[in-house]
Amino acid sequence: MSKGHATAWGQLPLSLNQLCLATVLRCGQSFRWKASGPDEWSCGFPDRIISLRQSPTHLHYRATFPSPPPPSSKDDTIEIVKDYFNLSVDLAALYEKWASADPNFKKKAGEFRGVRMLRQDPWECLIGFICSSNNNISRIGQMVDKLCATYGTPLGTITHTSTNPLSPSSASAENKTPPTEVPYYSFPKIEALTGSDVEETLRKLGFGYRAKYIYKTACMVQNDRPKGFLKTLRDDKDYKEAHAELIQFTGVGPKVADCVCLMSLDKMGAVPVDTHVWQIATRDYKFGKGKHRSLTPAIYEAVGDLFRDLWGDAAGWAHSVLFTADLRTFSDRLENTKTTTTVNSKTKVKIEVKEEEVEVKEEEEGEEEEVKEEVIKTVEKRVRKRGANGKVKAEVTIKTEEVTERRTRRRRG
DNA sequence: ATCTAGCCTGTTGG
DNA sequence: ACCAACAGGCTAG
Repeated sequence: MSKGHATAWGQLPLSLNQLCLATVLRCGQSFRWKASGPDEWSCGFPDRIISLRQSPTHLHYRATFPSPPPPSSKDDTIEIVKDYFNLSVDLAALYEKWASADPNFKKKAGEFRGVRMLRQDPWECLIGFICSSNNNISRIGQMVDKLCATYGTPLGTITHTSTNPLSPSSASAENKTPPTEVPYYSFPKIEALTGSDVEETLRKLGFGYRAKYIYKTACMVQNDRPKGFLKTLRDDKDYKEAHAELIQFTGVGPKVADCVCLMSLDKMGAVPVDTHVWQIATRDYKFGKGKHRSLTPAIYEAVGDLFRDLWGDAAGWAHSVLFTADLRTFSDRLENTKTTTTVNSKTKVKIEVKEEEVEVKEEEEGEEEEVKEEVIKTVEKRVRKRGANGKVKAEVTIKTEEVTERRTRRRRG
């Protein structure tokens, strides 16, 4: 059990169409949730650790407090959870709307249900996305962990039990990883990041040039803004106003500002345009027809407008579904790829079956064009797993892929 | 208005 | 195993 004072598990009814925990907590909105067990996730909040599990019908939650609560106090964790996951928004209804307006959304959404926007703390969101510049999700998570461990408040530990399914090579017999006690921390308060040593410390921790951005932004929020400034961007300002305020901070450009607007300030129409969204716009929606070389502010806004015209007021929420579908982490769910998971008592085998696919890309007339043909051949292999008694336990077909790529550059016109 | 180089460094794919 | 190139950009010029 965890050191700390854990409450009993509570639950609230919730369908997978409203929330898919394993997707939402890994798609790069928040960088702090850890897998604390098989299908269990934990994260430090200001005064407690919250742990979550999900069944097809319910979301299960419990809190672990650093010190025992007074006997009469009632646990308000459910309120925090409802707020954090924006549960007053009916996501399934929105999916219906987006799917009827956009065939491409309809096609992708099937494998990515329950992708909703979190309603995070604006300060945490701001710092998290300053870390995200020119960076990958895995490293951002590690950086935010270090930030919390260095400048946050200890909240106790959570017992982590083995999370990843045993890899086929080491799947034999008894190699369970033993449970470990993992410390959790709150996210640092604003004041904690205004110390004169902060930039240097963060550089030593591997934050690179982002160390200065974090320190300077903390100082600006703390010293040059009224108390509670970021929350007023949520309550008193519209999207454009909030965005304009956010890009005043060092290390915050249009993209980071849109992330903060969308994920913490209730601005559902904010569409952060990063390399993924740019890819989606040009590849799937033929934006600009290959004309643009770089993402200027004007083009940045035009991409957002494209999606706002298509999906409406909550375009930022819709964008997140397609963004998530574009992440490599979830590439096993792509439509031309079917995955089967075979489970017996000791082994989990994941098999990817990729269907044959021939893709020809063409760009517009008059320009130099690159024609890329990607041919994926699949080779079948049948594998039988037998138990000690020789009885067949499982039979699977594994298809491995051979990819050949042909590139030709030529001029037309 | 628009473009470019430079920035830090862990992860990832060849 | 190693080594580039990339990664959910921003700033200054």
